[in-house]
Amino acid sequence: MNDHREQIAHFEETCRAHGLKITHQRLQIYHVLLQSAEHPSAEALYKELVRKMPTLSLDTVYRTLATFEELGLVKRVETIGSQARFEAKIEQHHHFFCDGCGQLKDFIWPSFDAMGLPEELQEVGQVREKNVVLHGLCRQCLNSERNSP
Amino acid sequence: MNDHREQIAHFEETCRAHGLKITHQRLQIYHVLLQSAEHPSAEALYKELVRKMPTLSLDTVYRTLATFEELGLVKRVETIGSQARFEAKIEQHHHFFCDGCGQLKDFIWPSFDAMGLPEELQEVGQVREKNVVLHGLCRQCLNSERNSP
DNA sequence: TTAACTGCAAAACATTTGCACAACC
DNA sequence: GGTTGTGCAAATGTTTTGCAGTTAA
Repeated sequence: MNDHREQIAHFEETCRAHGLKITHQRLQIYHVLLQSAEHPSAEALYKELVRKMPTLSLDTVYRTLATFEELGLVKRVETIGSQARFEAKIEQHHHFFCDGCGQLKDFIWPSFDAMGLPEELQEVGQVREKNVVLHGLCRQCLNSERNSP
Repeated sequence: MNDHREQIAHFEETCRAHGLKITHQRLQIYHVLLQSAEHPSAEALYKELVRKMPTLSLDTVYRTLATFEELGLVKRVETIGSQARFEAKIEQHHHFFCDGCGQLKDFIWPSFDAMGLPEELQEVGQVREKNVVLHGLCRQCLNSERNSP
């Protein structure tokens, strides 16, 4: 049970600081992103939200996500899929991607975070972010594979 | 000077094993992917190849890449961009992504490869691949930023 | 010869943009 | 009140597909 009060406050402050209006749509989109562990696509967010806000349009979701990304309120997740996916999480974490169902799960790995990078990278450039991406099969997909091979 | 003779042989063998024809288009597309360090998109490959093969079509490039991916001859690279990018490399390696110019560089990190994963992941599922993705600015972008801030 | 492949054109899918009305400050 | 945001519709960009002629085996 996490109500994300702090993040909502930070969101409102960030909007004000940039002269952006705190609209119902923006609040709701940010709210769903905070609640969700699913790293939803723009379309998934739209489908979720349009049930409560029937006049919402998909392009508003796209525009809002682009705005949030610029403000650093959400991040676009690296994927090999055709649809972009987003998350509102701020803490350092990593991703496990299930190749069976497309599910994306977060995990933390403090001992990796503490590791230094290989020296050869100094020549390549300056690193701002360092993340691990795992691919494999989640529990559910492993089970259904066993049942119907 | 690497002529990738072995990989070409493996490519031809894989095609034969699956009853696929070794066409000029497939050979050339695979060849450019082997040579390239740029992780090109379908469009980039097309632009490169159409100069020597004026009748080549973009959809053939897409179809060929999809086929190669199924055969495990090429991999789709994880990105946040709108175009998919591909690589033919087989050895274990990782990616540095320049947020300035979109360039993608490979690097190796044997001590990371040797590391075990956090235990909590056993519950999540079975891991097949484990990669690091770095984001930052490459040398060139750092320099041009310094010159025109 | 014959099954597989390519190029063309058109469709499908994901995302962005121009404009007029609506909502926030 | 004035600026910013939204919804609509249409445009753009990326990838996929159906079909008929072409090519490798």
